[in-house]
Amino acid sequence: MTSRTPAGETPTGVVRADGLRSPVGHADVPARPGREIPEATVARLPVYLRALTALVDGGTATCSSEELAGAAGVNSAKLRKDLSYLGSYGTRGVGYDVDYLRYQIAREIGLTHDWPVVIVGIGNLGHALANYSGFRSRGFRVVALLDAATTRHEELVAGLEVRPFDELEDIVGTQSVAIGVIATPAVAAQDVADRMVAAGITSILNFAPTVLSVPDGVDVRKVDLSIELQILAYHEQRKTGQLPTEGASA
Amino acid sequence: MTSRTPAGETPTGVVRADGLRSPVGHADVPARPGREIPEATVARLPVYLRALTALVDGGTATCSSEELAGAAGVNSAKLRKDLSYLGSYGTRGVGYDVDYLRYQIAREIGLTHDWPVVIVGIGNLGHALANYSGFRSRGFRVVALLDAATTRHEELVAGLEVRPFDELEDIVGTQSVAIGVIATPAVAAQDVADRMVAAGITSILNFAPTVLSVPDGVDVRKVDLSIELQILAYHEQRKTGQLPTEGASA
DNA sequence: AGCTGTGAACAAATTCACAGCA
DNA sequence: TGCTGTGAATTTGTTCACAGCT
Repeated sequence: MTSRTPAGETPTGVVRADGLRSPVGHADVPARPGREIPEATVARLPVYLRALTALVDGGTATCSSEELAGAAGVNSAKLRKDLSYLGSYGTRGVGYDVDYLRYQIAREIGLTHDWPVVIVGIGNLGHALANYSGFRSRGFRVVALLDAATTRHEELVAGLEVRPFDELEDIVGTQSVAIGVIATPAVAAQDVADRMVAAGITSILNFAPTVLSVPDGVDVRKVDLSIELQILAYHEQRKTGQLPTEGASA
Repeated sequence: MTSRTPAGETPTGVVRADGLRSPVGHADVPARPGREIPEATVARLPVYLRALTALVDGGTATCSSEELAGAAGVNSAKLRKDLSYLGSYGTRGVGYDVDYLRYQIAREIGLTHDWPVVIVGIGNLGHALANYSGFRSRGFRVVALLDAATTRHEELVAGLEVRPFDELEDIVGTQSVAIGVIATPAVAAQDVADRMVAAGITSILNFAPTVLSVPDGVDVRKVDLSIELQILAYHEQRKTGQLPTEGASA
């Protein structure tokens, strides 16, 4: 590494078995001088984190870029390049300290503290999301479930009461919620997004199959379940050379 | 267009109000001579399709690249470039016939016929997926719900009986299933994938938070709900400059 | 005149290949 | 010696800007 300085991070005393959720005595955000991390790399950091957690759980203390890349499903050159944007956290000739690297990535993503999250739209998918343990275990805390349908109010989902959508502003304000999840039908999604933005939410995860428009400064990521299937169908169609069920409606 | 030939496609008599699901009398798969469609473009085609369907539903017969791009959330140059890989389906000086273009994209993706799909793992998420109307409406037909837990068998979900996982091979064989969806816990996912591949499935949509290894020729796409949140958290952390809830556990 | 379709310029991401350190 | 970290080369994707058709 030549010009980048990992800044404010001395690689000593930081590694702890449970280091991720326990604040230690140093700045929690890298605030790297210049360097911006490429989007493609950012999208893979959570994958590396997951792989590292699996290695920790399996009792592995050290790993090479080759091993970690295997566990994450990428090639080792890409892994090393990605990690190089964060800093120089490995040891030449040896590899990476699994727990140390895991902490560094978690910190970079911002998972060393909890993120309160609201979910709007408690249908089938909202239910599944509310119950998804992967959120909680990665630092996301669902603080409220909201739904416009009065019939669902007071219903208990994942230990939380479903509350009226109108309480959104209140909850976002009092609990400092920055991230909202939309799991409503498509027609409602833009309205929900507008209300979220007005309430102060600046990051939205959208499961509704519709394009949201939001002001600058608000991030939207979308997950469209049927889009993924359609991409598979496209490739499937090429593979089989021809149509798999042509006219075969029987 | 200079060298590409849309092959076997005369742009006449193909447009129909409900054209998508009704086989018309011509080859259903493009089988374009040379041209391969870039992955990034393939990933956007379903978005265009959705936007076009919305336009059709809204009664729009013709649209410009600018309008369609707006509805799809991309810029018009990208849209035109993407469409150019499929062929020359617009009219200079005019725009695109919404319904005709929609049919062409659906055909390219392979949505002009139905794809039978099995879902394995009928927990919260499996439930949500089984009930998701977006699958059926886009040409995916859920033919079976499988779960290893005997306690769930015979339960009715979305009008289908939950059946033992062991019936996988049977169902895949008799119904010519090419696409499988995994919604099991992470530990079970690789086993399920292996069985799917052995049974003849060649495309897998994986919701379990784990990396699957499959032989060449099998496509896997993954959806990890918590990864999307983590990416948002990363950007959120940069936006707020500093940590949103540092130590503020009260 | 207006809008598509597309080469050419540009930018981002990936892969290669090896210098440099433990 | 063996592995990381990284410039350079390559590939992939995006944007520009305009020729060419309606």
